[in-house]
Amino acid sequence: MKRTKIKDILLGEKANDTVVAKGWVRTKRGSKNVYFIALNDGSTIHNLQVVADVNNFDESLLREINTGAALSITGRLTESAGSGQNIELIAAQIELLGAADPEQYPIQPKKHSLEFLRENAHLRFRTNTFSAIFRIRHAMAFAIHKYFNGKGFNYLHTPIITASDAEGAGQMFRVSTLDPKNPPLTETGEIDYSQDFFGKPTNLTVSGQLEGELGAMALGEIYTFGPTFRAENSNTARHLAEFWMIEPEMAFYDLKDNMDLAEEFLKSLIQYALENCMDDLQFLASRLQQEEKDKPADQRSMDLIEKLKFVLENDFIRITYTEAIEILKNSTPYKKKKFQFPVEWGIDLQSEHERYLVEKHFKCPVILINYPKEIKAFYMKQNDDGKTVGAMDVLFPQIGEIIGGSQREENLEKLETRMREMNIPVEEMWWYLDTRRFGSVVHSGFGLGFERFILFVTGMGNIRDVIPFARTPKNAEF
RNA sequence: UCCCUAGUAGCUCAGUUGGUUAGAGCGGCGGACUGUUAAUCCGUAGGUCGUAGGUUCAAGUCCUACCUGGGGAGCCA
Repeated sequence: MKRTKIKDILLGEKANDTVVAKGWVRTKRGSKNVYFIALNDGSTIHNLQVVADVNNFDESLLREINTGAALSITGRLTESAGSGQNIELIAAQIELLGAADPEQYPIQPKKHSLEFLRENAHLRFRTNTFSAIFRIRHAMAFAIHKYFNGKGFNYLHTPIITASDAEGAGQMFRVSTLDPKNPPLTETGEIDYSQDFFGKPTNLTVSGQLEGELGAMALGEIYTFGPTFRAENSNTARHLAEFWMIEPEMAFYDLKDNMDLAEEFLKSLIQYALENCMDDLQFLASRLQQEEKDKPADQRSMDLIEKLKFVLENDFIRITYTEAIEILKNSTPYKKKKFQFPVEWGIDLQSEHERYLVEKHFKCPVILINYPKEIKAFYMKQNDDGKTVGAMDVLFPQIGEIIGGSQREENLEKLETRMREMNIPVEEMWWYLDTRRFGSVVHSGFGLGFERFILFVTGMGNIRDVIPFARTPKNAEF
């Protein structure tokens, strides 16, 4: 007989049917006459209550039904005699698919710390919290493709291995097949990369943007969605060495079009989550509430689902960098010298400044545009004022920068000049510059940190908890 | 990488100004009881106190280094 997923069983349409359910035991409550088994198969946050009459089963089998064990249960669905669930499965046959020694199985039917579960990342999928997170993560990945596909964007697979070190987005991981103990050397004693696999030094990508632009300049609109690698020694709850990034790149889009897309895109994802992940969101929301109930009322954050609806229903605030500096200079913390870092036109905004704008001043997602050119990348559109570039950062409460993007400089001369000023090797970038040489057009794009977005949707606080197996400095377990 | 902080039983933590045989709750195991809801009740086992040095008559407790986790900062998505 074919297995029925617990999600489908709980819909309640199969009352009185005989079904086969397979899954893992969450808890078991036993007594002399009857056992109650909470069975979960990952298809939903909810468990199926299995009722087993002790007299119908071998004692040795019942002893093996422990938290973590895998079971296949055949039985009849009935209306539940107890409260707490509508439907339950009266077991006729129980097959032990895989035992789990209760003395050794680390996941107990109790609340574990996120730190402990992080160290048991291979088993944390079996908890309510993490199964909810990763179902939502999947839904968001799917919604991203759905959104872009619906708008006629092409999913472009930009390379993971790149020989370009000019992206300027941080330290890179080397990729090499040379013998690290005994690499071939040139006459001058340098490592001879001409003998390496690609005949030159190569790295893992820090961004698919430059290649993405090449695609956009023919296909019109593209997006990438793939792994990204940064070898920065970043030890924060917002950084990973290996993370997933979504990078749309659009021909004929100016900065305003870019902002409109970013806002519509984020809102469409949130809407998809609200429409398709309500069970999991509700679980995470109540979990957050539990966690925060000890905090003083003014420090508690907004209910997760309220927060998502708020972002969905309100326009993002759009201001220029220059306006942001003005607001900060007129702010109470500035006047009371509460900011640790100076506020001056030309400096990059610090976390404390971004948080003030988003969490205190506007209490809303904010899009900051037109940053000083000195603090932004070479490829950004140079504005007519000669001082700023058409950059765009989307700032979210708690998370900070969730999107970084810009209109791109399409003028060959201006771009080359800027590259020389910033010591970017112009000759090596001939392929990038060819797009400006031949049929150059206004275009724009941005990068969305997938995990940072998942942090926001799930309400989690640490980025290591929204990726299955986190890669961070000194940690590549699993 | 910098600042702060923590590392004691499988998990979450307590351990007083350094002073005999290191405690609790949960989980495990044994039993009792019950259409139960992370059940309840009784009993029981379980710890080279992160690692390596040092101070001291005496170190879980003090000092140093290192490792790992957490909070904050920088870099950024």
